[in-house]
Amino acid sequence: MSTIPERPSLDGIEAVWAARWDEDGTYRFTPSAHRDDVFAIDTPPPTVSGSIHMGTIFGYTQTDAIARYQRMTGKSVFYPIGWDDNGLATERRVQNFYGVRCDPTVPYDPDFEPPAEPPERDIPVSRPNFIALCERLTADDERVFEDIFRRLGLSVDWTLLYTTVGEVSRRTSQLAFLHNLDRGDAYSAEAPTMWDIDDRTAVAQAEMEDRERPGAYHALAFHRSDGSGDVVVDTTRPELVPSCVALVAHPDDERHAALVGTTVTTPLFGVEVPVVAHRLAEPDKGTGVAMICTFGDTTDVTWWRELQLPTRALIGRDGRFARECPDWITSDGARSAYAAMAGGTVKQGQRAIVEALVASGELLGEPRPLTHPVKFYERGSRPLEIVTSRQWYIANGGRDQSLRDTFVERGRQLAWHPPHMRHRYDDWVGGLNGDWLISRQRFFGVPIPLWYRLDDGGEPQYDSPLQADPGALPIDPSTDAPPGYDESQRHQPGGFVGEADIMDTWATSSLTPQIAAGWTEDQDRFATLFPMDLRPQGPEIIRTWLFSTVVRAHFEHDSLPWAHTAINGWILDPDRKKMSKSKGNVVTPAGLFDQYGSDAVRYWAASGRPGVDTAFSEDQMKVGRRLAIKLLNVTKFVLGLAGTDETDIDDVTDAVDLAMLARLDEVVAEASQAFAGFDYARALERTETFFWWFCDDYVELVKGRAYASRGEAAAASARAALQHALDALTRLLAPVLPYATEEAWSWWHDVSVHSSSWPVPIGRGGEARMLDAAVDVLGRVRRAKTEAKRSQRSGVVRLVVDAPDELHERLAVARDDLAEAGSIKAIEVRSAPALSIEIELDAEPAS
RNA sequence: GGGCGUUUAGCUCAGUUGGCUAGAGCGCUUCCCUUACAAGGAAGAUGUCGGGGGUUCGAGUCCCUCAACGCCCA
Repeated sequence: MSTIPERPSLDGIEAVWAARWDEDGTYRFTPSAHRDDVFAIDTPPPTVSGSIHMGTIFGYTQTDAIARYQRMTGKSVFYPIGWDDNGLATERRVQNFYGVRCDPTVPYDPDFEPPAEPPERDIPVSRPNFIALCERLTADDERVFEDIFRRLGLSVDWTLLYTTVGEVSRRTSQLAFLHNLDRGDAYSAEAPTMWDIDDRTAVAQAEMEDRERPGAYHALAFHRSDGSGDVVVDTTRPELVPSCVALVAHPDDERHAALVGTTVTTPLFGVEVPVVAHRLAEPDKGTGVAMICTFGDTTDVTWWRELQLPTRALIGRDGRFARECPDWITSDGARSAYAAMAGGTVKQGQRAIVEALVASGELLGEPRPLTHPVKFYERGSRPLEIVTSRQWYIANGGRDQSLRDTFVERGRQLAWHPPHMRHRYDDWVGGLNGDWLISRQRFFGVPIPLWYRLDDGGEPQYDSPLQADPGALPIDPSTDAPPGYDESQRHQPGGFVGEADIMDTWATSSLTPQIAAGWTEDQDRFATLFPMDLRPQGPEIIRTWLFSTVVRAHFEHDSLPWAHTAINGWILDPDRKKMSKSKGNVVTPAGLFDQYGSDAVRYWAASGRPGVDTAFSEDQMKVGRRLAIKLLNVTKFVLGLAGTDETDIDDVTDAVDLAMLARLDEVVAEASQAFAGFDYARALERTETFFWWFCDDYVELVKGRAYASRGEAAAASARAALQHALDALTRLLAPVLPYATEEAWSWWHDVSVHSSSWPVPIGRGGEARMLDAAVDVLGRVRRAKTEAKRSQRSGVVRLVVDAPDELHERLAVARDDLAEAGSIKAIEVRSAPALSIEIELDAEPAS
């Protein structure tokens, strides 16, 4: 117990209590034998990218409030924290921060040290050097994040810390993948894939987004093979003419019916291609005839697959046209046309081909500008290309209707908070158009734990990969040899080659419940934690993180990974725009903590209702700060009267006090119900409203009596009621204001408020509405004094209350308290249909 | 083009099964150094509850429709 300060203050309390909680292990998970006694949270591991976003503060605070409530109800709360350091986001940051780029052909340099300032041109470094830099920078970033999260007062158990590239994560990720492979959920295939030409990696459907981009329709003349004229095709990508494999029209489009089944030759290149019909051709787009190329967009892939067209791909992994002229281009003129674009970028190719088409007269009219949606990698800066490559996939229902139905059903079994967020899941699962691509041609991530046999000719045998020994995980196939082989056989005919790809971040973070709960480390513990209770997260990653976690748990455990998911809203800036780094309207939390205090920032976050977009509001933080200060002050006041020893609730006998306690019971019940349903905002609002009523009205009403103006028994009733209410209010506010409540609580308790029990209604039988009339009258008296420009302390000679008869008894009960609170010498109550007062103030005191 | 959400005071938002004379906080205005609190307290003004139609004794609340904004998907 600490002493009550002369002037209560929030200053400096964060450092004190954060250190104490850590020392005392206040939030340490205590394993429980029974699953029912545990509340397990699958905390989102934030991407540690250097700076922390207010949206993170917002969502994590909301989850923390729920965790604190659950802990106070007696649950053993499993609240881990992880850092998502794995993946391309980290690679990008390392490249920019140090001015390096990973080049696996560069030999390892054990003494490599990046320059102090990033150089103008990126330094190529070996893969091990690059990974070492990734580890170094993420370690720094993680310290910054930890400081902020600790200051925010998250009640996570820091001993449960994991990282998505750490050993446990790698073991979990690799083991789950091998199980997927054994069951047939995972497979590799050589197929056209969305490809980012800057990052040089395949990307998944969930990571793509459409962006409106300017383009232009080019009208190209294809020539009928029978010499009967031209077919005009509008295309935005004329540079793909050398990759053209067919023209396509809609089967119901009568304008082109005669054309289907014939062949045409392509402009410039003179390659003969068929004209085919397919339902995806859009009659009202351009001339209604489209060029099918391998591959310009995802529709091309569909046509290519369904119509079994040949492959004439020319754009390589670097986004450039093949240097060699392909063999399907044969004539000398055609070959020299191709030579003008060979080795060029897509833009250069387009320029070259348009020039040639103008010269040949096969470009009809001027290009017509338009804007149209183009597919981008969500972190990318140039449009995605489609490149054929061997990749690993995990089935997700995108190619299997019954599996898709299974996942929709899983979504129904999950309790969504708020419920309408489920639609986003349903829409996503319903719109999948392929399996989940998990391999990435990158460097910093969990390696795919496989090798391939090399045949006598040195060719890899992809159909029968060599699997790692599950007991040896995690492994790195680029440095470890497969079971039954030794390192000398690497790259040798008859030997093996390691899988070079790593898994995408989501392929590991889809296993956070398994990673955090110790699936590979401690089966008993895992059994008491899984499936978890709650997955809190943002709405934008329902299609990635939430869905992929459901997929992995379904395959591995035939269950949902958690019973509930709570989806938080966006943070909007004051102009109601979504706050995001790309918009440059981001505010960082550290300054806000300094200015308003952590509790105030938390108050703002907890005021945002579940799933509702919320404006960033410093005003709201000021309100939270005021609430926190008020709690300190009223605690000082109540303890000054009632003492720090526990009072006897049986001393509460006055009907005024019992009425307040009855109202408190209602609030406790409402707040509990709201918290149990994950609605921290409603719980806060109800508690706060009562708290201010308690301070402004009840305390003012009973203050005089509590000072023993009317004897010890009357005072004891008020003091016990004040202390009991303060006790409950402090606990009700603890989930949102952990610092202020702990500070105030510490003045009269030895044990943390966060280890204390959640309040329950005490049922002393008071009448909750009893005080309304007296408080109403008190308000009218205050108004009269204010209007007379008198101090609230000024006296009242006589007060006449006109009130309906049914209020008379209630007013009588509170009469003496009212008289003291208003410094009223005489109160008279008369019958009237509605409440009103007549008031006679003391004569102006001589000044 | 489809889906979801939002629309209540100048601003940010409550308003749970239809019963409201529509609330809170911020901001604004006035007053008060009152021994818990001046990083405070007391009080005041402000609304065709997005538009239109319907159900009902009664609609901010239910139904239909339109509009604006946001997000997701195509």
